[in-house]
Amino acid sequence: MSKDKLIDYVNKIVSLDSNEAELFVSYFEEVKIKKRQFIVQPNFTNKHRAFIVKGAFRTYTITNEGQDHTLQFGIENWWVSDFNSYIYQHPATLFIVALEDSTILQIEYNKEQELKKANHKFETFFRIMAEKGLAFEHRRILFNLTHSAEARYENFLLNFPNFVQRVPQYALASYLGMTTEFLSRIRNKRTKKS
Amino acid sequence: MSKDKLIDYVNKIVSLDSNEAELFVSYFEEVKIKKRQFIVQPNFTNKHRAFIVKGAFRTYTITNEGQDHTLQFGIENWWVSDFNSYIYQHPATLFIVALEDSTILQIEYNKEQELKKANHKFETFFRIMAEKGLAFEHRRILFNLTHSAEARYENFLLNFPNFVQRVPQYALASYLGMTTEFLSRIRNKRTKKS
DNA sequence: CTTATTTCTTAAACTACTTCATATTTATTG
DNA sequence: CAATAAATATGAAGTAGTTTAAGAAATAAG
Repeated sequence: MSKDKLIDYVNKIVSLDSNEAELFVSYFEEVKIKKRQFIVQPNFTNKHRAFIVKGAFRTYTITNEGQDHTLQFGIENWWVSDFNSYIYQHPATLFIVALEDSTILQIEYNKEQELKKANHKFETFFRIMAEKGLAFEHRRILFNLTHSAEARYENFLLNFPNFVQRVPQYALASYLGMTTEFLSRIRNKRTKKS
Repeated sequence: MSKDKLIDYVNKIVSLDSNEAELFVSYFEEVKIKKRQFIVQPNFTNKHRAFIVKGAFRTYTITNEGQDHTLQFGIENWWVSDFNSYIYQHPATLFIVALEDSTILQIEYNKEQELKKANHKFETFFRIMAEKGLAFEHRRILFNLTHSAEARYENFLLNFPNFVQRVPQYALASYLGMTTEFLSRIRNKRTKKS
């Protein structure tokens, strides 16, 4: 059952007994999302945080000039939300779209607050998630500051080989902070080399 | 007393009664740091998280090519650490240096774990801190992806006017992802305009 | 207060990456 | 399984930002 995946995930961060695990997942609702369907859109408040059971998502924005920029990708066992919209319960600025037919487990904002109150361990779980997320983004910012477009791509290949086949190139380029044309060149240069 | 500043800070996030507030700050130790002194250096594990009572700090790295890149600045009421080093208790990759004579309140890693166990509210406090930090870095990454060097500088002026006078230009440039020469040009162009 | 060191400025040459335009391949849909 | 749309590739021209270098201004140290 798909809730077992979530339990496994949580258990790797804080160990729960079976009652606690049951309670935790009871706050989540399973939803199927079709490819190209949006789960978050600008101006609508992001009311849920979602755990990806199956599938892939992309979180991005579109500038006034029409340029598309990706903040995050997510696949199985990752979480997705417009985090700023979700935690502050303000209108979203981002789109979140399914890149494949997907299944998520989502929790509503107020339910999450209840859950955290209900058990210290659940609070700890969300604290550790946020801390790991923050540490990750620190590494990303530093890497982006210190490396060329080509090095950023190489680094992505190294760290997320399983994402590469599943996300469109233009989206990956915009995640890495370059144009799709330039990424195409980098890839072409690489394949010629090897 | 300087611990009152920390209590005020914490109280804005989770409301504590006076016993709780006392307990919280009792885990912290006040330390004076001279300008140019380092509180974190690469290869040494960052054992403390520090709340800045007075002064200013810069968190940065130096690449193999000798280039200096700033991850963060902190002034009064901000926290500083090499977050990746601190939460995983791995060797640091960053330098943290005092930009002014400063006073910090620092907590040791294991003490922080005790503190979070001791009271659900303290756990909540650190959870909210991490979440706000993560939300902030999301905004930063997106802004960096979507804006020119000049726009990034303008945005910094707007959001952190009080930082600008206190951080050296080369450090600000490296935070914003440009060279100090280019920032100098941007500034010069601006002052001519107005 | 004088000297040494660090930071900031300015200009010219350079380059990593973008933009634009068009062709090609791959995916989607009736 | 055609037909159409979307994504990728490739080349040529352009530009935002870097590099190098050298002087000016500000800060720190003796």
